[in-house]
Amino acid sequence: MKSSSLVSNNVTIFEVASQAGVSYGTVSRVLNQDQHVKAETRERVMKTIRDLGYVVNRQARSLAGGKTHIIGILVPDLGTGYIGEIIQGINTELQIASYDLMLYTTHRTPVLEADYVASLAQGMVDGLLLVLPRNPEDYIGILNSRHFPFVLIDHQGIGQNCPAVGATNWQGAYNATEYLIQLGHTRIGFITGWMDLGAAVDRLEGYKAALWAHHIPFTEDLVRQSTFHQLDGYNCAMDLLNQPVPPTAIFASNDVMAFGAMDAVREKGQRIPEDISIVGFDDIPQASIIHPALTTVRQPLRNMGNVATQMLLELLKNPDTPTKRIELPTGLVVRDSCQPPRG
Amino acid sequence: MKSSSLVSNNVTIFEVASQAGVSYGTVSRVLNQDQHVKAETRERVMKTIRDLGYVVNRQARSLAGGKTHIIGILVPDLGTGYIGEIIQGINTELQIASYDLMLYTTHRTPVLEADYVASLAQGMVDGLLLVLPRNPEDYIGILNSRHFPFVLIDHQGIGQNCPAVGATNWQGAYNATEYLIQLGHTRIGFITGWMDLGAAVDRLEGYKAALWAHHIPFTEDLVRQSTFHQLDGYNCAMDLLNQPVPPTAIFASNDVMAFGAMDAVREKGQRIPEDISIVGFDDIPQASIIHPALTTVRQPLRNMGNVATQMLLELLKNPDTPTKRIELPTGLVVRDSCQPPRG
DNA sequence: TTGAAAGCGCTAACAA
DNA sequence: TTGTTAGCGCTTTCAA
Repeated sequence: MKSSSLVSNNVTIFEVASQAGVSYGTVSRVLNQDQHVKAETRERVMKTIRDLGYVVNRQARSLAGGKTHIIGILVPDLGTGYIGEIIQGINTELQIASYDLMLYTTHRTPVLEADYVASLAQGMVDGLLLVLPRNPEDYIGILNSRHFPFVLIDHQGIGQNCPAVGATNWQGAYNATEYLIQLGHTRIGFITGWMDLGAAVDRLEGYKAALWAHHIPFTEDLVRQSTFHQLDGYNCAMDLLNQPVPPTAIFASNDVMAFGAMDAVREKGQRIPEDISIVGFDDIPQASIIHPALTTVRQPLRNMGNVATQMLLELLKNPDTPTKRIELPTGLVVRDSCQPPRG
Repeated sequence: MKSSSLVSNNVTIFEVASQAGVSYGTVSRVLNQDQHVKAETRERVMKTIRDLGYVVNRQARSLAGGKTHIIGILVPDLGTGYIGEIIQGINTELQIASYDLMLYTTHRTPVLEADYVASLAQGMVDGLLLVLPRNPEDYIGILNSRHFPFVLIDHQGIGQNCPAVGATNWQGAYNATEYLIQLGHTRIGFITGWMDLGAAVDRLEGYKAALWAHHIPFTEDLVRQSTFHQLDGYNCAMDLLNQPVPPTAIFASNDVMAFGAMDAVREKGQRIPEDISIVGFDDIPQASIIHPALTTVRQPLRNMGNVATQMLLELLKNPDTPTKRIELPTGLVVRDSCQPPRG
């Protein structure tokens, strides 16, 4: 028999106690590494636990003790790999701390986000990681007033004073734009993200700032409002390319929109990067796989997951940890989708 | 105030009962849609619940009632989008049935898989969805003997008699190979998956069968054993291409290895599909994004998630449902990575 | 139709 | 160092 821990069903602390000839309080002490147990007794109890294949019932434990050792994570969806990377980062930290992970996809039911949060905060999880929350204002105030621990990931809400980790979106956009300018581009199209998100605003501002710094006039004609989705990226790029004087480069606010833009360029019979340069944002796994490999602004997604989780675990240990927002650095990843403009 | 459900902390069934002027048993009845409550009383209790912002404590409920309304899902990792698709399918069904999802990544701790399963089965979740399990034999027997409900996803274990959903791997590989043959290819390289997995074996067999059916001799020289990873796909493809008489087409057992193969072809200075045709398997989201778009065998990943979840929920409702294995159809998706061989 | 009360399996405070 | 016991918040009999 390889592992005895699965052998029997419904072994409780009572069976263990009677088998080992102790009270069940003592078994509980052994389980919780309480020092006040004679080494010999501990030994005997542990052996019984192994023999019987006892496994604690976490429902009962948390009912009695108040902690579930589960972290809830709310994500909008799992589509692009963007979220997957963040989850990997979270998961790594959680495993180290031996917490479990409860995953909630708000994808299909944005309206229910607040209700999810309600039920989760009600004893289901010890803390919450909110990835790209849609309308955090709906519940953050209440979470705060309950002193329920949570950390926001990748939501640069303006003026909100709560624990959060994000990335230097402004700087990333600035650098990417500057890179295109230094290649010689002056007509640089920009496709925004969903402007409700602070990150999208920051990226646009970084773009504007770089133009300004290099004395290139900003014009709305080169900017298209979009939604972070591939198809919209395609449409916006089409629109940009159909102008009388089209841009020589397009900077999309995320990678999947950049993929959409690439589709548009090809459909117009043009080549990347010979005719049009393309830059994305995020550096999701696909970015390096696609051909030509996409030059993009790297977001430290995995690391954002790590850091956010560490913050949350710290908050769990010490609820009075002062609130902080962490911005992790982005970096330009130069690949094959850009070159100087023709002529 | 938008939602009152988050307003107060720790409202229990007791407060609701005293506020509404009933016993807490009655509140419980209302909560559980018990018919034996006067409409008027029900009304009053429901109003109180709303007013107080009461939310049930699921830990307590499951301790008392035995059900958690949580489904556990074990996945190897979240890297490629492959798993993400399956999870989306699972999640959709779970939301409909209002079950919660507990996600376990066995990625970094394959050894612990059996222990996870132990703790989960011990009251933490009502049922288990095992995606691409590594060594199911370690615990499946025990799960079975405990009558703990579970469904395997995408594991074509040989001779195992347990609930499972998979895809028609043999047929998919057969069709893809036949497609290449009909284009005129006769030297078709094949890169296998991790041969511990039944799916990988089936794909290889499908390939062989198609060759056989078209009177093309099978030779080991054109087959490379691999692991489902991109880098190994690259290496195997390199190896294949470096042969004295290289293949004119390469069929990889999954998409990410096909991506690796594409890298190898390019590194050899050859073009796809002009010089070498490439076929993958899975049809993960990246397959259509990459350039040239990958011709591949579509696995109905999302649908596999749906179906598996439905099976599990059925099993939960009626534990005596006869065990069945479902094979969902694969389909060839023709894109731009193949053409007839040169000359 | 409702109330009362016995657990579910465990933690933690209190006694011994 | 160990035993005893009061809950944790709820479901579910059993009575009324």
